[in-house]
Amino acid sequence: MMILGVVQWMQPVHGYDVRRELLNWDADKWANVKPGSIYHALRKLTEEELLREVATEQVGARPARTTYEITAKGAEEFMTLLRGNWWHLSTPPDPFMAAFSFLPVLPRPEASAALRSRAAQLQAGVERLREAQKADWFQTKPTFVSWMWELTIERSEAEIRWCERTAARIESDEPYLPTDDA
Amino acid sequence: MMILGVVQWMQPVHGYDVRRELLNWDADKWANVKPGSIYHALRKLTEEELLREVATEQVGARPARTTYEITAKGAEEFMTLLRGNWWHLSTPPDPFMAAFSFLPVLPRPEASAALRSRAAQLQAGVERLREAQKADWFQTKPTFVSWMWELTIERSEAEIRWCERTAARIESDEPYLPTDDA
DNA sequence: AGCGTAATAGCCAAACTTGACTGCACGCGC
DNA sequence: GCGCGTGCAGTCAAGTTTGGCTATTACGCT
Repeated sequence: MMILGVVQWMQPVHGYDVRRELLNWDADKWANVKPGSIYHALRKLTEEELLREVATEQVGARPARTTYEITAKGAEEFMTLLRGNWWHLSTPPDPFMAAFSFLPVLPRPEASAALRSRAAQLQAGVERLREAQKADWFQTKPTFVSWMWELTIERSEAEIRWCERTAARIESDEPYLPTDDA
Repeated sequence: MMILGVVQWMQPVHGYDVRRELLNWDADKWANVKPGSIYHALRKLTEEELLREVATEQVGARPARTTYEITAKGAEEFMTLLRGNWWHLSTPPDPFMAAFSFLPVLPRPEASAALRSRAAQLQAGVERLREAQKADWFQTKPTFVSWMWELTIERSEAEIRWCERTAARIESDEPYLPTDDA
């Protein structure tokens, strides 16, 4: 629940602002914060007294929007959460690993083709990021965003190499099971 | 729902077997299949007619165990799911990315220390895997398990390099915001 | 023989996420 | 002057995941 972080960073804010900011960061892709979750989270955090409602204003006949700010307890909790994720490494679930563990179920040609396709997709992602880093609008963004992207790029590149190598192994009919020629 | 896969691979099985096998693969760490999910999933899949109950036997006064096997429809669905995860790459949520995006909130010394610690933890993980690959019991396992671990290792190594580099940047007081010395 | 601990087998209520949906206002082309 | 698409602001029900709980048996150690 790093929604706390955004609230702290932009307070006071209302739900829609948080949503826009997070979508702007593509946070729906790499954090588990899709638009639907936000309002629920805000209410739950308020209940836990980590946030506090500040006001409820109305513009025209549109839905009222409630603005929130963080409480002292919330700031503390946020720091704890944040430190937790900085210091402890966690292994997020990776559907591809899951799929790969069933390798023998697929015909070899399909498996290697899929790996090469995966490599290509990763490559495309890398190039998009590289492009974006050069773009004008990017220069106004904090520098460390660039550092973040570098991590993504380097992880991807490692994976691309692995994909190619593994595809080659599959194509060359390396056996899946150990040949016990003892 | 790659529980289908395990059931197909070991049928007929009962819930506890699936659980043991998955824990054996450390699947609770990289797939979203923790023990509690299994029985619920089995029932749900049975309801959808992707699985079929085979028998319910009882040993002593212990809880009865129900064994399942996969149906034709289930096998088909499994293939679809499997292909989906082989061909489409997905970006699983990464709590570290989330945490890193709040970099400026932490004091610089702590941030760089955390990064170095992270690198060390990754390194330890890599060494454990390397060790395991050499162990005796490992030689009986399918070869492609080794390939899977290589992916983990290479991803980790890329990340280690990034951690060190980024830690150095933070220590050398590189600014977080663009200095517009235009 | 006695006792603590681990393994067996499974259930459940609560929490979390999510995609889809609602209704209003505003600017724009025709 | 009139539809109409788009942005705003948020709700909701439904589906998933999960941590923790129960109760019995087997086993190792003293």
